[in-house]
Order: sequence, then C-alpha cells, then structure tokens
Amino acid sequence: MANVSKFSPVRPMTLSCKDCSLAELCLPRGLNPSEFDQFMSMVRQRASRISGDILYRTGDTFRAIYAIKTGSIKTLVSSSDGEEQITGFFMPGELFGFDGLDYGHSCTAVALEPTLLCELPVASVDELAHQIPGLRREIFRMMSRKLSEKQSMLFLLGRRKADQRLATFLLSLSTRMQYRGLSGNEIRLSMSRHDVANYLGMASETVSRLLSRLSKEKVISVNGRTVVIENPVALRARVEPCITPNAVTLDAVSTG
Amino acid sequence: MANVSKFSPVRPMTLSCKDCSLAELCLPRGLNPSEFDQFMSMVRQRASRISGDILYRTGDTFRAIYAIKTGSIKTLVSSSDGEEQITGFFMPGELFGFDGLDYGHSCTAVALEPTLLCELPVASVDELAHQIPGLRREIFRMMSRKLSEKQSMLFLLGRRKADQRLATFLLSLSTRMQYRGLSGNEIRLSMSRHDVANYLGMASETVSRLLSRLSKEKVISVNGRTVVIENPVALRARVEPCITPNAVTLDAVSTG
DNA sequence: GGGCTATCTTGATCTTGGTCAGAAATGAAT
DNA sequence: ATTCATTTCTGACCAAGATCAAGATAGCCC
Repeated sequence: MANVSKFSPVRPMTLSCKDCSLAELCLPRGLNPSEFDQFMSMVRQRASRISGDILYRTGDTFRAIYAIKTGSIKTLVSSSDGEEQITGFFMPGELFGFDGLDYGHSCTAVALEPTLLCELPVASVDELAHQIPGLRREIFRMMSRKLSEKQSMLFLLGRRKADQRLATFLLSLSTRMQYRGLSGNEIRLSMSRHDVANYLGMASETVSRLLSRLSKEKVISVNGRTVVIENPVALRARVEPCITPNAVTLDAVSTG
Repeated sequence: MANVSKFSPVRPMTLSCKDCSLAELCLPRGLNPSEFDQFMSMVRQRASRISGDILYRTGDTFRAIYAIKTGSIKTLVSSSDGEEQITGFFMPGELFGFDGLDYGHSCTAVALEPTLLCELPVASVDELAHQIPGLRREIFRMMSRKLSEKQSMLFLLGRRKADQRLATFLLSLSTRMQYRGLSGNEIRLSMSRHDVANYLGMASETVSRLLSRLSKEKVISVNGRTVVIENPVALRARVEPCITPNAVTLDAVSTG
C-alpha cells in the first residue's frame, strides 16, 4: 500500500530475445530474422527488486506492453470505496498491459516478488503493427485471447462453487507451468492466500479450508506456499462434477 | 436451444454508414472522407427476424466483427456439462465479436429479439488495419476497452453483493442509452429475468425479489420488462454504499 | 537464537442468497 | 375469448460460505 519504490530500467538498455528461453511464448514468435531484429531493438527491460512494487496504476497513460522474464505480477481494479479485485496473475513468458489503450490503464500492476520485465513501448507497438503484418496479427490474437480468458473467468466467478473455483485455479497454474516446459506438479504460489481468495471471489479463510480439505483427501499436499498435485485426475474431476454418462462410456470404449 | 434459424444476409448488399445515426459510436468515427468510403464499401448487413437466432457458436472460425444497428444480442460461454454464463449484452451502436481471433470464437452470440447487424469481414479487418492507421488504432482501442469492461465485470461478480450488482446493471443500461442520445430513465429490458440473473451470477428469483424491493422503496418502478428509474440518486447510492465522509464533505463544500 | 509481525489455519456462529414449490401474470395460438 | 405455455413473483426453508475470534506457523530483523 504505502510502497513508494518503483520498477527501474535495467542496463544495458538492450537485450537479446535470441537468447531468451521464453521467446517461443512471446510476441516475436513467427517473425522472420529481419523482423525479429527490428522487434528486438525496440524492447527494453525493467526490474523490481522487491515485492509490492507498482509498475503502473489505474489511470496512468499507456506506455508499453510487458512480458514477464522472471518473477510474477498481479493486476487489480479498485473502486472508490477502496475495495480491490485482482483480475490477473502473470508468470514468466506471459504478456500483460493490453488494457489501457483507450483511456489509460484500467488496472494497477503490482510485483508479487522480485521481477524482471521486458517492455515494448507503445509507439513501437503501433509502428511495428504497421510495418510487420505478422506482429500486428499476433497482437490482435493476443488481445483476443485475453478477452477469451476474461470470459472464462466470468464463467468461473458466476457459475462455479468455491471448491471448483480453487481446483480450476490450481489446474490453470499447473497448465501454465507445463506450457513453459516445467512438470506442473509442484506449484510455488507467489501470492498470499488473501490474494488467491480475492482473485477467486471468496474469503481467505475459505481458501485455507479448501486447501486443507484437498490435502486431507490426498488430492494435493500443501506446505506453506508450495502445493504439490498428488492426484491430477481427482483434481480435474472437481472442476466438472457433472460429466455425462455418455462421455464416460465413450472414453471407456476408446481406451479399451 | 433447438433453434435452427440463422442470421441471413440483407440485400442490398451495401449500405451507407453516412446515413447511420450511430456512426459516431461506431468504428469509422474519426476517419477522413476517403477512408470512410473505403470502410463503408466493405461493410455488409445481416438480420434475424426472431429472438433466439444464433449468429456464431463457440469454436466457429472468426469471420467478422459486428455492430448492432437495431435489436440486441447476448454472448455466452458454456462448459461441457451444459452450464452457461452470459458474458455480455449488446445494444444498438455497440460492437462485439472481438474474441475468437485466436482459436475461433470463445463464446456464442444469440439474438434477444429481431436484430439487424452490420458486419466487417475479417479479411477487411486486417487489410483496413494495415491501410488505415486511424482504424487500426480504433480497433486496438476498442479491444482494449472490451478488456477493461470485462475487468469491471470481474470486480462486480467478485466483490459486490447481489443488490449492488443489480443496481450497477440498471445504471449501466441507463448510461448506455444516454450515450446514444436517449434519456435513459425508461429501460426496456430485451432479456428475461433468467438472463439478467445469469449475467449477474445469481438466481432469477433473487432478481425478482430485488426488483420488487427497489420498487417498494420507490427507487424504480417495474412493469414487466420495462423499468423506470424514479430516483437515480438513490439507485447510484446503492452501488457504492461506503462513500467516505471526506468525499461527502468535499462535495458539500464545492457546491456551497 | 529470540522476539516480532505477517500470514495462515481452524472453529463457532450468522447471513446472504440459493433451492424448492406453488401462485400469479403475461403472451401466444386456436 | 379460452386455453396453454412460459415467465415472473412470493414464501418457506436450507446450505454455502462470510464473518468473527483465537491460535498456530512462518518469515524476518536484530
């Protein structure tokens, strides 16, 4: 809250996307070598040494879109009565900051731990969107995907019970780890129980209770902020409890 | 559900955005005359005569973005167990369909009443985004705004009580009517109580009860699907119940 | 290591809003 | 107009999960 420290630019001012292990997840994927170089020359880095640093706030003019290199970020919207809703958690290889092209950022972005970011300045976004058709389509696609993700989140908050929301959250983190080449069974949460609860629209006590319950049922094991998924199948079964008998039959047939 | 009727193309195949009363709300705003003509020549129309018609479904390839000329549309996401969450209602002058540039549409779009749409085919989106910088920025801005709106919706579902959600919904409809030049005091709901409830993450009985209560308290009056906002100030006060004493003081000072 | 603060867990209550059931109202079809 | 179907409203009951209140644990600074 009372944190005044800010993200600071990282020197050297240039970096090589070529050496980046996350390049295939990032914006430049699919660009040809010359486009790749052009893209790379416009990217800068920015870092926060501690948790709680604010990258941008609601209302700040849009300056760049960001990719996480290491660390993690949460974004949140807040109301005039001080209540906050976390709208996203971002992990290495993930992009954010696409809100705010209209009237400035509509949310606040905060570091959850020491975090290193790559940023593509806004002027470059427009310029590159014009010059590199592949990148323009990539940005359109990325924004469209963000929209789809938010819709899934609306579904989760509107239609699912607390236990299903938490199970979905854990599976989502796992999937995202797998996407960047990790096993995804051992999850290190970079956010507090309070943040998880806020994101999922429940009380932090409920998160504690549900984690304990899943732990008691041997579906996961919990040690502080480390969660190990012991039984992925059981966890997945929590997410959609109403599988049709037909679907089960078909599975049984196809595997038999 | 079992509706097989579809939206059909409208002849003549061309139309004039110049005569459209909603042009200032729509994509071509801010284009110069020659850009405007180029834009206009690519727009087509599509209509549904009855409620329940499906424009596109989850998984359909992205073909166009749409603007509502008359009528209204709801978009919804659904899970494999058949549960549905309405993710948006769209009224005349509003744009939709921006999801789905990535892996096809992530939601289903359904007419709530006889509806006339303008569509900008997907090839044109990319082509025009390249040729007309002003339009490219407009599309980026529009998608960004959609993202911000979804974030507000996450806040509403995650942090607000049922009565605040409903009040916010009514005020949002009112604001959107005002935006297109109507008074916004008399709202004709084009969707059922069930749809309102689904959108706001509650049961339809709760919507009924809350409408009755607001009606009893003389904040609104309800007659079927027509809602009149009798006391906008009182309605707005429901949305943010925790106004700080400071804010009240400041208001009093500035108006005194 | 010892003390201090944050975070997290667990239990006991209470409230919101969901579910079930039936009545009333609305609208469409004959 | 009459019937039938759908939507909406209202009441009674119940359960999921919020809130309140201690403790337990862990991280951090000296």
